Amino acid sequence: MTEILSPAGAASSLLESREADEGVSTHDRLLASAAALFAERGYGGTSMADIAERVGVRKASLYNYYASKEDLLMDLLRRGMEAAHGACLPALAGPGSHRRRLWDHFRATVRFTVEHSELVAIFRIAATQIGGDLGARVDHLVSEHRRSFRAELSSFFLDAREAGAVADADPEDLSYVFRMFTNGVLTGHLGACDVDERLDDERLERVWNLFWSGIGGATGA
Amino acid sequence: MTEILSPAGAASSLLESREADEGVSTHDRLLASAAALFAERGYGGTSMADIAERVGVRKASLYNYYASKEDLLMDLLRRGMEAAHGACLPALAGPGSHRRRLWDHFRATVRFTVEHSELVAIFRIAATQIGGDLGARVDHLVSEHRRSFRAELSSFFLDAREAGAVADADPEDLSYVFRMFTNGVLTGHLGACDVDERLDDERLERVWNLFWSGIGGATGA
DNA sequence: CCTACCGATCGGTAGG
DNA sequence: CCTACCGATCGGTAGG
Repeated sequence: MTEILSPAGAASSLLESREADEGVSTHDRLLASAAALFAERGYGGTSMADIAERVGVRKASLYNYYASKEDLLMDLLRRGMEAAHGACLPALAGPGSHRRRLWDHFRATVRFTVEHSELVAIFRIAATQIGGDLGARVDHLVSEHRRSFRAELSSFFLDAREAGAVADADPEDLSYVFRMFTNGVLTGHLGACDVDERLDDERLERVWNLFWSGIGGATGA
Repeated sequence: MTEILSPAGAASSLLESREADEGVSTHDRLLASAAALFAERGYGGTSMADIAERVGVRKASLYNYYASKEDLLMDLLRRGMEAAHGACLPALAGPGSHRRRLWDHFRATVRFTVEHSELVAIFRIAATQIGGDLGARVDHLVSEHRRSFRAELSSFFLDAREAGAVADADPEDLSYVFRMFTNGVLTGHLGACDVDERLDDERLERVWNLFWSGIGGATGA
């Protein structure tokens, strides 16, 4: 988790491992702590003092890294989105069949969420729960990221449709159905503490194939 | 919106329409205002003073209706869940075919979300973003509601599977795929300010049929 | 990275 | 439903 949030260019594990906590820099711990707390309690529900306590420094020290709580959130979002982009999108452009590439992309997206659920939780908080001036800054960043994500998927489905690799439907509808299913699986994972909602690899593939073929089965064709 | 949040047994529109704002009782306006603000800014991001200002009274007056901000949230959740239950579940037990009943249920669920998006936003906030003692109270309420919702769907899919009305798969997997798709559509609606993400009735039905038959179409059978 | 502190606002109460 | 007020905590700063 911490590594994807590391400040750019840092080689902390080699150079500073002796003095810092477990070799993780304060900035890394700040990012990880803020991500976890924002995800748990929301942005408004988390104070800078809460974050400082988890990092293990005094509140005033956080202001050496960010000029404000708002800047901290924005940096967290920017890093998280870049990481999500890099982890999920490449699979779409792979060498296999359309069906295989979409499955690889779906699996990568679910895995990213399982491993970095705090980040995905923050994306959601940011997209819906922040108003005022900060809300406008966040909206700009989020919508930019979402646009590039959707564009990639739209062109994938346009291509798949022409190749006859998917159902005979409007590519935008295909893209929408896929995105909403993925969206639901990720959202479901975030709120899932239940045992029966666990997503091991076997069940994920079974459920994906069921989604691909349709829950209506032969009756729906 | 206000009517589903009205205090039980109130006949406000007939008896008090002369003096209160547009005939809506203060309690009604309190519930509606709190719902809108919690949905917009999150629970921690909304103060009692914010709510009072929208209602049009002083902060202290809110404490005539609820002993605490936590109690206000709990009451809001309870009312909202009962409303969602009543609006979405009956369709599942209707007289038509399994496919028709599931579509009616899906459409009712989407409509409820479109009309009461603040409530659905609060369900999500409550499920993921509140910790501590309040978090435990909320979890208890939410998981109770979710359990009855899932039980209803599980038995529907068990029944549908036996009748050969759905794909030949584990009813729990069928239920999961359906719930996650629905989940995604609702979540998508909450964050959607975009034009291309609008859900008119035609598109909803088109997209639903595509989901039912599978985006893989003939290639996936 | 710390101690010490700022004005503003938090949820909530007293008393009417 | 109001005015007036409580101690605690908020985001942030000064100065080292």
